[in-house]
Amino acid sequence: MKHPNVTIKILAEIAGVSFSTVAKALHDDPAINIETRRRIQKIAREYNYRPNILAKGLRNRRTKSIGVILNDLQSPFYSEIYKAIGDVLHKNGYTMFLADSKYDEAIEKQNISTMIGQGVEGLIVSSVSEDSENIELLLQESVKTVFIDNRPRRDDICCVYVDHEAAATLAVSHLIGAGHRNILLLNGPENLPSSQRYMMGYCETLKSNNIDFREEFVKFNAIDIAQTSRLLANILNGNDAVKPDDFTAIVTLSDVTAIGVYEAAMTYGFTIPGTYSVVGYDNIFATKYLNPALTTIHQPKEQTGRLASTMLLNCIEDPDAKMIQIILNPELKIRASVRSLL
Amino acid sequence: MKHPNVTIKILAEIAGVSFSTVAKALHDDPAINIETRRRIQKIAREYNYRPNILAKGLRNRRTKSIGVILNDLQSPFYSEIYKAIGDVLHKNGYTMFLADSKYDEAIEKQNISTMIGQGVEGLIVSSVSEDSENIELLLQESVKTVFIDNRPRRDDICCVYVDHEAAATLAVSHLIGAGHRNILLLNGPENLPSSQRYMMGYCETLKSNNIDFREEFVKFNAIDIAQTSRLLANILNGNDAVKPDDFTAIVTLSDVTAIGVYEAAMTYGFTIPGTYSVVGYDNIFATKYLNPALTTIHQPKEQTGRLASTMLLNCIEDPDAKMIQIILNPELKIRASVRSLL
DNA sequence: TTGTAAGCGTTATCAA
DNA sequence: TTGATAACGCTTACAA
Repeated sequence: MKHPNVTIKILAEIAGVSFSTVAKALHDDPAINIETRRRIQKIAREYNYRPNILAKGLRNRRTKSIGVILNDLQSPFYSEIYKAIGDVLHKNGYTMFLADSKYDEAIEKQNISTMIGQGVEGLIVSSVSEDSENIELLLQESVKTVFIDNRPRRDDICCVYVDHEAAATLAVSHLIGAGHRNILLLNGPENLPSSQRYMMGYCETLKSNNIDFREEFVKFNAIDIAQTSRLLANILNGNDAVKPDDFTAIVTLSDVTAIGVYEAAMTYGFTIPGTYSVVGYDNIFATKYLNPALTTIHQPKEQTGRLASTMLLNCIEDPDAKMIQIILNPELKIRASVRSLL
Repeated sequence: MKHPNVTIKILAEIAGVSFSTVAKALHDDPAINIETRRRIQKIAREYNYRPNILAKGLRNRRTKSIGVILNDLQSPFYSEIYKAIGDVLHKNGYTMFLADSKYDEAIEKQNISTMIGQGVEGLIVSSVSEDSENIELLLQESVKTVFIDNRPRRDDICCVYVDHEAAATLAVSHLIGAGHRNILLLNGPENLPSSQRYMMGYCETLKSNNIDFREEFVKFNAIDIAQTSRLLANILNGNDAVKPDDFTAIVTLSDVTAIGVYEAAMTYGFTIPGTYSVVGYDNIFATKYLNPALTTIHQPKEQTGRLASTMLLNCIEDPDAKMIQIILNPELKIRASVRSLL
């Protein structure tokens, strides 16, 4: 038996009462006779009545949905984050729109726009750029937003992020401690906030260890296995300002990039950590099982997702909740991809 | 400058025309004077007008959103699938709700219910069970649905899936070809359709090779690294019907489970493929870089996502599109986790 | 060429 | 205790 579009109106007809009585009964309004209430509720159940969120939302401007906009849905780094977000939302009766900005500001803008159009009550965004007009857009529209993975250049905004500078310091210090002085930085896209922070940490750590910064040692590139491998191929072939013997170690903005180095190692026949030592970033689950196990900087991803979504729901439910900025700490995981030169 | 809730009504006031004129102008209705149209459109842009999808949806029962319900958002297997889904949807102007059923039928039901309530125009579901009442629910509500990763027990339904029996056959045959005869199956949850299919393939392949099926060789378990490792610990400790020397090889329903075997190897000190040979399933990106590289059965995940979403949009846009069932082929990837006993 | 009015499914206010 | 009515923002006949 099919019941297309059961509405309170239809229930009203069936129950032989007015539709507003049905509405009240369904809200268990004590104004309605207890028996009528029960009777109507029973009918509603029988006919599998489900309130139309669109109508509801139109009326109360509440949709019980929030939007999550990230830069790469496929990355295990982000998966772990929105897994946690999804859990928190589900527990609180919210649904989640998910969109992929592919590290592209224009797509990000579109995504924000679409989500607002969908009537989301809030947004969790891992922003492509630190001072893009997209952030302005969000503020203008006064959409509750929590930024993750970086901190916008203003402090009237909620965010949860890991201190990328500290992470870079951890990574680079570890390498320097093992005797490395020529360290290649395989960074993310240049405009990416985390790329910028990470590079700052990289530079500072070199400086405080009296190692000269060499601009050509920083490579901005997509966070992608194949592209990273290609970039290394270029260096190995001598087609880059950096020559194969110029460096002994590599730090990467992401474990995925680090895996790109592993791919290159397999393809072009160098060894890790024999030829190059590698330190990743994120500590995605697979890194522990790589060959060799990847030394990396851990980010508390699950915690990031949990905090961000909890914070967002707080903001939504309590309109004058104050803006909070949470900074989480990275953590060095020493495994087997760094060789000691000492 | 903040423009809260710019509606056609407000635009109408500003433009000094009636709100329906605005509505038509925004739809570029030729009935409206070209100049008025341009003028109104310009104002709309200036005021950053964005139509309210809720109102729109309420009116036309179109929300331009679809729901994706999967069993584990964090699994790289699924990530690759919904990455592809997201791309197709985005290209076609749709948004995606995403929900995690955690291999639990009750949660799945809730998710379906919430999504329908949200007014999705269609659903892509990787169902927890093959003949759950949830599927009935979907048909009853006549929600356009494409099932992935398995085929419901009825053929009036769209689906895209990989032939899991064939996959199991590929895996088990490969092991038998290498001289293994005692093969442990680390399966997924018992009610999971893919678990059932996979086991069928496992059984048949044993049979056609004249190897006796031993029930205790099939372990149903969550698809989870830690739990898999614990299960193996149990066997290694002699606390299971299966003893450590009873088998020489392991096939798993998922690469994640296979990684659980790697975890156990690290923790309890056995070697792969020395002690046990392992064949995974899915070919998630990391398997290639594991230590040792995992021999596994490839599933075309990106293709699955692409086909499923394209098919769904077809169904939505053409109400009498016919139900299509697509079966994709698995493919053996030989790497280094199987030892030849010959 | 533009405006009026009804309706989508709710909620909420007020009247009966 | 129940019912009528308006409103949320939009689309779309139909009237002017």
